[in-house]
Amino acid sequence: MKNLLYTGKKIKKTKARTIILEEINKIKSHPTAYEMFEIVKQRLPRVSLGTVYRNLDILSEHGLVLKLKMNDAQMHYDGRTDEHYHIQCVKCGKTEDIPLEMLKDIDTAVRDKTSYRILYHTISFYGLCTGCAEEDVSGKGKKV
Amino acid sequence: MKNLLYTGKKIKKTKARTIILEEINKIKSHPTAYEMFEIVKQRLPRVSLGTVYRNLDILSEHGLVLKLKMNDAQMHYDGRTDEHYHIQCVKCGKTEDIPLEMLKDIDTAVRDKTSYRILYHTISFYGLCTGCAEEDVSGKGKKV
DNA sequence: TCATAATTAAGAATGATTCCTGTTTAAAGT
DNA sequence: ACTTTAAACAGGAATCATTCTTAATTATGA
Ligand SMILES: [Mn+2]
Ligand SMILES: [Mn+2]
Ligand SMILES: [Zn+2]
Ligand SMILES: [Zn+2]
Repeated sequence: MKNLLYTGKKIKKTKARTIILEEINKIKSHPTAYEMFEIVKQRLPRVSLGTVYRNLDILSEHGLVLKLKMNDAQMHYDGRTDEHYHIQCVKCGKTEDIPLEMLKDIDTAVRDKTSYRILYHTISFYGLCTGCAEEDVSGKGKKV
Repeated sequence: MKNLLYTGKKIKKTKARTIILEEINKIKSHPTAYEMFEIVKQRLPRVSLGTVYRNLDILSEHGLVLKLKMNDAQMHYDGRTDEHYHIQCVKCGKTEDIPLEMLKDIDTAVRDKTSYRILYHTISFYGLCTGCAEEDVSGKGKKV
């Protein structure tokens, strides 16, 4: 009963794992595995990208990190683990939390309309962040 | 003014493109590019996978097909082009339409709580289809 | 301290998608 | 119908995020 250090479930507390969890909890952004790799490298220079991928997966399986699929090529990870929704800027890719209460009733609504056993749902919003919306006005017609 | 054949926008009506659109409109499923490739090959045996990818993209840019990102590795395409939500079985990957009215009010709700210019949102449900839910009960503990 | 199962670094492999190149074709004008 | 030409095509190479393999290291619990 020594290693219930993260959750109460059996998970080894390694140097890489600890640093990854500490660092993702420091930031409010939603980094990709590669971005986490760059951050973690500063404290653990010999860490490998594979280790970052593997640990982010393990941590998300244990509910210590969320794994998000948005409309870009890479997965994003989130140290905030309570259910919440996200918005992504279609121009710069910045991903942020949405202060919208969980719509728990829609699972029930859908349950009544399908034969599926609903487990969860995701909602993602897409739009332009303030910075990108401004560029869009001033730079009309330009192709950046 | 001869080739406004699909949308009113300039798009060449080629053999591959026409068959792809016809075939995706025949089915109510949400095929991947490769699944469409297999279907199209039956009518156009020399078609290439690249052509299927390119045309599905072009058709979706023109609003004739929807391109969906669910929680599996491949993109899915949808011949039904009115906005609607989807559910995917977490076990077999089957993707189906949800008979839930569009939640247009949540875009407005989010607009008031963020600085983003909201363009659209996506909602996806995940769960077990009837077949997979049954297996889950009878085959408890088994690893298929 | 010791045994051992989990973890790691490094790099190879995978798989979906996109890109490249030389050839073919659809559409527009004659 | 004939010509022109930009768009589309097939085939295959390239890309890129992610996963896998392997031999060496390390955390844990006895
Ligand atoms: Mn978040
Ligand atoms: Mn659909
Ligand atoms: Zn932006
Ligand atoms: Zn199923």
